[in-house]
Amino acid sequence: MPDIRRLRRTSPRTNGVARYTEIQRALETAIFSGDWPPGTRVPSEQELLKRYRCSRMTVNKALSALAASGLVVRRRRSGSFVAQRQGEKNVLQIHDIEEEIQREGKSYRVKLVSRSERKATKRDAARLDVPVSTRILALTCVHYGEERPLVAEDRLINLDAVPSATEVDFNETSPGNWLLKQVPWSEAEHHIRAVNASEDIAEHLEITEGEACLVVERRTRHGGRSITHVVLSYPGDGYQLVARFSPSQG
Amino acid sequence: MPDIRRLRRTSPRTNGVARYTEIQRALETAIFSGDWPPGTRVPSEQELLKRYRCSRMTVNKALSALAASGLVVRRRRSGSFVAQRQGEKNVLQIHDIEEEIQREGKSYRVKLVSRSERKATKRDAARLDVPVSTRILALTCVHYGEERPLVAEDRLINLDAVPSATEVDFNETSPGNWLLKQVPWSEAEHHIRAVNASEDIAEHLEITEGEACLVVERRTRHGGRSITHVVLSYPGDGYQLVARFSPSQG
DNA sequence: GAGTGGTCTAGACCACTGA
DNA sequence: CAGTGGTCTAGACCACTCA
Repeated sequence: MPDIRRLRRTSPRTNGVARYTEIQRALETAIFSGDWPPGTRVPSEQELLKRYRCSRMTVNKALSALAASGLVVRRRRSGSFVAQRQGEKNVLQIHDIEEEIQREGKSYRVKLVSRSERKATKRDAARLDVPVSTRILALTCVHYGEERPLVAEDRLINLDAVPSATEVDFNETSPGNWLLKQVPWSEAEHHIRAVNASEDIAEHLEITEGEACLVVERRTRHGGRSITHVVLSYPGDGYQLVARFSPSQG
Repeated sequence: MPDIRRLRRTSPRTNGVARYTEIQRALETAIFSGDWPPGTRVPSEQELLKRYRCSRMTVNKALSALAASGLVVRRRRSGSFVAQRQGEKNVLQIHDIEEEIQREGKSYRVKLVSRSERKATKRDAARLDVPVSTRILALTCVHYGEERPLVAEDRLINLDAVPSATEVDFNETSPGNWLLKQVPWSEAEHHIRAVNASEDIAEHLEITEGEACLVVERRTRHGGRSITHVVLSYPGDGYQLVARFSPSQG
């Protein structure tokens, strides 16, 4: 039999926004405005539940969200504090080339320049982070949008991890896109730098040797196992990466 | 008076890990392993609370965390589904130069190359995204670590937003670091590209003209107001950005 | 209409740690 | 020791939407 005290109405939402969202926004506003500089103590859950007349779970959800986004640090016994501002956590999206070109409605084509199935040399092994002699597939190709070269790709694939790669015709599908379907969830680490185009790269991208190129190097793992290593070279004047930081997003 | 039914013991944790974390990890494992490819329906809250013998709030917390990290999409009436893999959300940290150098224990120095207080020209206004004739401060400087030039900085500051900038001696503190303290929480958008070093940049960085440089361009806002715009030029062979993607981190 | 997620409550026990 | 956050429960009402 339900307790009568439990039957009272849930406090109505002010408009369509959840109670905890309301509290979270109020706290964010105080932080972003500078009223509560880093190190300031945020009101405790007890104080907040009194102020907002709601249950502890509700204020806890608001504070937990702020903690998850890195805006506050929570410490037992001491309380919650506005986090020290640290290196901005920017969100950088790196899309698959094929999808990116096709999303813009441009015609896409990939040209396979070279393909070599072999046992990893010392150099290969270091690049891919696998033992020497692991069976690998080495590919170089160029991606075209509207028949103009946009990216040069130099890739190694660990055949122990993805043996079926040997059977794929990479003149038809880009290696990146194919791998994405094979190993849908993986970890990646990117290194981004600028280099002067080598003779090879210049030829592939139809630019002059020495022109600045943006180079994105990516190593992909899945469950601790190295899947692939790729070096993507973009002509400097034709591509840029965009990274965003918004404190409310963490 | 407490209800006797409420007094029974909380189900003991398996080790030190929270119940909802345990559930979350189990679901993540199924997703990362490929057992549940994108589009697969995740068990409903009802199914999970039966399987794990816990309350709905607990499984809800696990599922909400997965949704927040982008790993699953939740839809009313339909259920929760493994998300389609999209452009990887990489986390890219861009630190303040001064802090970054000092964190490595290197000696830091900034040299102010030029300083100009003026009304925004058309070009300034476009860069900073403010109306023409807004009062601005234009700075160019070079940052040194161990007395070697590491970065060239070209910055505009909106004096309407940060009037006290006029009184600062930027030979002593880097503009970026100072602004960080003035406007602790702000939004930033970065564009990253590669360019061949101009004559000026080459001179500042003590490199040869035409050498590839990594250029990070950042526009910072606070509450919709443009604060500053900065172009940072790094010698291509001396710097690289690192971005990480890890699906469990979202 | 019924199943699903979204939110909320009023408690409860616990671990941790600063005063 | 007492305050704080961390977690959990057994309900409840609601909105949405698919079948």
